Amino acid sequence: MGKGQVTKEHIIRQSAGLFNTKGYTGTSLSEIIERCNVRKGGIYNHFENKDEIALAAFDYMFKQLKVLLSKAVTEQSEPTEKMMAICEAYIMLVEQDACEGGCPIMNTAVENDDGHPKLKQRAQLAMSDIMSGLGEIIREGIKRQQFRSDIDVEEACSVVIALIEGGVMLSKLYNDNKYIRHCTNQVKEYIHGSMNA
Amino acid sequence: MGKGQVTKEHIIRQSAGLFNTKGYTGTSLSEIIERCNVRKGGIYNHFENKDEIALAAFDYMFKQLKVLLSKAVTEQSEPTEKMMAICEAYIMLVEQDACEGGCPIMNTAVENDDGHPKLKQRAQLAMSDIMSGLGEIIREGIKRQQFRSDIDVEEACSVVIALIEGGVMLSKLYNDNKYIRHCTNQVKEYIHGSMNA
DNA sequence: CATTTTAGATACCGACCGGTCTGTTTTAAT
DNA sequence: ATTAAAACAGACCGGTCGGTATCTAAAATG
Repeated sequence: MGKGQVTKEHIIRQSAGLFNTKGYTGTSLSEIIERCNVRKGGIYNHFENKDEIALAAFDYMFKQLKVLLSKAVTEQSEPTEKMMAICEAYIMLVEQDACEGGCPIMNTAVENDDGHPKLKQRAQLAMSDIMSGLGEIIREGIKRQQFRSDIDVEEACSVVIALIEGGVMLSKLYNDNKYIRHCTNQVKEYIHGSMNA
Repeated sequence: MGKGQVTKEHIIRQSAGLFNTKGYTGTSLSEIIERCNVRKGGIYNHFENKDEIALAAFDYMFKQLKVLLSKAVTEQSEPTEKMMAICEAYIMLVEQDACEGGCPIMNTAVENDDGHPKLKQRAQLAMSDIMSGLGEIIREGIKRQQFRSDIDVEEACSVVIALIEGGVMLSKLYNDNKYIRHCTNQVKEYIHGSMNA
């Protein structure tokens, strides 16, 4: 990997933390410059404009999140355990700042609801990716006759994601992990309630 | 009400929509000026600085939300009905843009996680207000022996709020009301599961 | 080792930011 | 009707924004 590529990824990693905490408009080039210890020429040699940095930063953060989730999921074999592992991963995300600034999907979704269509689209695609992964797990659970066959997979996905993201939001708002824990406990209850007798 | 007060409230109402959609840093004075059709002197005659506008705007939006919720709640007599009325109110908020830009608490909580302590504190207080209202309803349900007496009120509040806010986030992200509906349906299920037999 | 390419520092740009100040108009009380 | 005060317009301020152009230093290539 050439030196330029190293610098580029350094900029992406560092700015990703900024964008994910302060948002697109809330993050200025001078902050990126300061944090990366790079001058303007060092940035614009690798990126066309601020947008391109922000998009690369989101992609990076989302990849981090996916790695976290994938690892958690593949370590388990049973669908129910996989789902709980996802919950645990999100607890880690809140408690140990695995993604600086919290869940990049929710942050991007809320902050760029209006305003930055490309970022919003990224958030949509990312969320769809997560939800389809979750859907696969649920479907597998149904196939293995662990989950009831009459559950609406899409609805179940929405509920689980909402509980988790809502819990993340509350825990970050109050700087108190109990909320995400309450919510993931409820996910567990929900799964239990969706299981065959 | 003097003319000045009319202008001031006009500025608050209009800028509240801007701040709630685009966030604090994403909203500029020139946008406020344009939308309110007022010049700079007309704004700074009533407000000390941008902060003060943003805080007043949040307070206004939160009041709007509270009115919506209070109306929904007082129209019902039974705790279970009150809780469902809250869900319906949030569906309205998403579907009919009762608060331009979505739930002001979540927006403010996510956008100003770091960065603007006063706004974050406002979001905390607002959320606590909503949650304590919800807690009262649940406690009343327990007292009337409709809800099981062993449910953890605080946990139940977290779960219901997370479901609703998570649903709002998803529906706004995809511009599709089905998500908030799925989530409020789940609130209903959750309530049902918490009832005495 | 020479040369060419790449990386990066620096100075600079116009636009816009939030905010101030002064002057004029409008309002409301006398 | 007079006048004091409130409301507002508009010019102006320093600073910062995102972005560009130029020039030097460092790598990669032969």
